Amino acid sequence: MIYNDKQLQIIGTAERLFANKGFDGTSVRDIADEAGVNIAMISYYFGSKEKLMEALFSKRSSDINLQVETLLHNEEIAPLQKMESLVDSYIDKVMQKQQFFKIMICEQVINKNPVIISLIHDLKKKNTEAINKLIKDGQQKGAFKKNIDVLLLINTLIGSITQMMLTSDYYKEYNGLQDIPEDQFFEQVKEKMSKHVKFLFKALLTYEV
Amino acid sequence: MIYNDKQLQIIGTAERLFANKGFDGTSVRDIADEAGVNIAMISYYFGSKEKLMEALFSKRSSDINLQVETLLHNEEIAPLQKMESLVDSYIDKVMQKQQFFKIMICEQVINKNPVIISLIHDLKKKNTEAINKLIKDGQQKGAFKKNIDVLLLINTLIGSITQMMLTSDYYKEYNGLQDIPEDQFFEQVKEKMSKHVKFLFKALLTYEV
Amino acid sequence: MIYNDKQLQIIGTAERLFANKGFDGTSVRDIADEAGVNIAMISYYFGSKEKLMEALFSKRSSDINLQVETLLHNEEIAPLQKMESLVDSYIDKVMQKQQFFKIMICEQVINKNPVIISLIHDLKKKNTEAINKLIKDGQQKGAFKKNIDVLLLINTLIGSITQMMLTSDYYKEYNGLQDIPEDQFFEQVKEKMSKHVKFLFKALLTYEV
Amino acid sequence: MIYNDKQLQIIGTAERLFANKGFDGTSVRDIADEAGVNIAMISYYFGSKEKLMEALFSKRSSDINLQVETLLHNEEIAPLQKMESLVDSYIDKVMQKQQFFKIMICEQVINKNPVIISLIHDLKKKNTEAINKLIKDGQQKGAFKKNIDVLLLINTLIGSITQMMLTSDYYKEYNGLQDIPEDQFFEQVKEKMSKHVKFLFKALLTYEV
DNA sequence: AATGAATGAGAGTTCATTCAT
DNA sequence: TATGAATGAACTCTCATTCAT
Repeated sequence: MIYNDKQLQIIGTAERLFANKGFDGTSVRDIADEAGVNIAMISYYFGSKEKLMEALFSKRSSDINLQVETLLHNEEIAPLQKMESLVDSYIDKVMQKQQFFKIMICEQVINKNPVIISLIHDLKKKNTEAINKLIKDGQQKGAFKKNIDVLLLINTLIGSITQMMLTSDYYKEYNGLQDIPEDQFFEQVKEKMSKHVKFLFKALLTYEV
Repeated sequence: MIYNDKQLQIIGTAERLFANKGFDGTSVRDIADEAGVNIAMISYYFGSKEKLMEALFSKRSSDINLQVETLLHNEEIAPLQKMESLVDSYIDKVMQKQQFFKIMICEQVINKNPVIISLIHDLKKKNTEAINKLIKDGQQKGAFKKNIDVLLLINTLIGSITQMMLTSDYYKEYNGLQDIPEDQFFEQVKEKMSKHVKFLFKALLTYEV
Repeated sequence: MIYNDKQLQIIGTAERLFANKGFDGTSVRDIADEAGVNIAMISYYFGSKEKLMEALFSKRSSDINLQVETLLHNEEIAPLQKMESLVDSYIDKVMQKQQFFKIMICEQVINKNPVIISLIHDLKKKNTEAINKLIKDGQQKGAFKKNIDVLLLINTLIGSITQMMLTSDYYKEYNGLQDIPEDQFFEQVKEKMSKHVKFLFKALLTYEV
Repeated sequence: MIYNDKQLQIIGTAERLFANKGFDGTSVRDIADEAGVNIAMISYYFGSKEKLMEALFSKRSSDINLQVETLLHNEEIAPLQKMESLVDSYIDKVMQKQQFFKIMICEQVINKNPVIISLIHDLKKKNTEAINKLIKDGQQKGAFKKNIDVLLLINTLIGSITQMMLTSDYYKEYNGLQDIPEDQFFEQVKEKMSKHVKFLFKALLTYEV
């Protein structure tokens, strides 16, 4: 699906508003006003508010295809390093696309729109498969232990990152970082999260119970 | 604050609907209908839809005071065991009060109502302090390593559990558990999560990098 | 009709609120709250909000029976002086019972409640008759001219006073009296109005065209 | 501000209903129904019921700019005649726009909406200034006495006319005019009022006390 | 292709009143 | 006698969507 400039502008505005006010808390008037387009354009271009959400979701989902392929076939990189590289990739993705992930979280909770549910399901499936390949690869090479529950691994990965995202205000306050610039804070958090999750992954992938 | 039966019924219904359809996706008419009360009762008892949310949040928050005190002062229990006991307690809490936690997640994303924000903040503060005590205690006794980031620890704890909650449908499908009874599934998940998080905690608390 | 203390309190509060916010702009809850009584008491004591208005109107109307009788039969007082005395009496009445007159003005405009309309009608009739007597008396004694239109006379009397009441804020500002105490302002206005209306009455009653 | 036909229709209907039932006694449904438009149109066109009132008030206010200018600069007309011409102009205005004046009276009593208050204030200011010019002119030419209180003059003018408006039913009954056609009654009242107020003005402007 | 005008449906809230106690 | 609890009805306003142009 290819969108013109106005459609992309609408999608971008909708993403921001859905992320900050929720789907039901955002009116098409809000979106139209902030996007600087006529109200009727949303229905005209996307059919309905709901279909706009689906378009936005579909678009952003397709942007999040992990570049796991190159990693997988590069035999020179050690399995754990591959996985660590993947972890950084995830952290980057979530931090860069916070708004989309916020929307995704709420949609998972509310669980109403079957199209969205299906898209999320596909996303999860791809993630699971990609990481499963890495795990299998590592296990074959003897770098990873047996009996790794990939879903628990992913849960901890995604859960830790999104939880940080949800509690960043509290994190800032607790660490006295209220006044540092946002981008600087981002870098700091990413650094911390990276070390933290890599440590967890190393444990989950290599330490025997 | 003490509520009568009808108020509790309204709160309970509101909790379920807010969790499943979101705050803005739930109308007071929905709540009134499902609770079997007159629509005017919501304003009559709580003042407004927003204040009903606050009442519900306030009530459930006060219910989630962790019984960490008894753990803390029992000198016979080893620090790691104390922490593991706490982990189980958290998992129980979240699994039992899934609806409330779903609401809390969305409220953190949307971040609109200052009263709710404040209540969530308080909840986090209490959690942080309680776990910090346990960590300090364990460090003094030499059971835990130095340089433990308590917020990252909690993020991983809460994040892993809530992520499991959000993805339980996918988890079921992936593990072919679609057809087992809900309570049985719960037990299985709790068991898994317990082992998983305890393993993570042991690593975070005791393994040097 | 005799009212107990609580009923009188309700009537007093209702009068103030009806005067300041209008009948339809005042809720029975407002009245009950400000009067410090239970909401149900208004219906209980008066039957309805409308009947409360009628009770209030009826009560205040009966309070406004002019003491014209003594004037009429005092043969020692000259007709013009009698009339001037009556003018002062009216000015006093209106200024003292401003709230009631405000209500009466609005009720005349809205013209909805037949009971109120009837009470206002009676009030006007009594006024007309009383002043007519004075006029006839003055004419018989040769003090007043013939062909006096009593209704125009009364209109100018009442109209001038109530108009002053309605525009007192503007009058204050125009004359730089914003900061003087309210009672002092009242006295000043009454003095001015008295002279002004007496002058008009003298003209209307004695000057030939 | 320019309004289209539907907006003017709404304003016209609102004026009639506000005048007859008061602002709070008129629902937007009433207005929409009687104007034959969809209920949502009121908010759509004017923003809110309150803003509709302001629009109506603003529109009618701007219509009431007295044509005093031509009078002022015509040196051939004697001051008293100028003033009498102005009196007739006022009487015409109020009688023609009775509904608006009824609304204005109630708004002055209730005194709630600051926009309306401000518009009324402006109207009064313009009136005062216009009449003040005429008075000064007449005084310079020796036609009017000194020490004329312009506000009392206006109060009596406006007060007498509006009072007549409020009591026209009683006036009809008293004079046995219940059955004559409305327009004929209007003419009769205007004629009477004109003579009456001109007489008052002549006294106020020329007779020494 | 694009949009201003318009609308039925439904939102949250307040209303005057009733009723069991 | 007096009232807290409760309610159906009505309130104003916003909603997503449609339609003629």
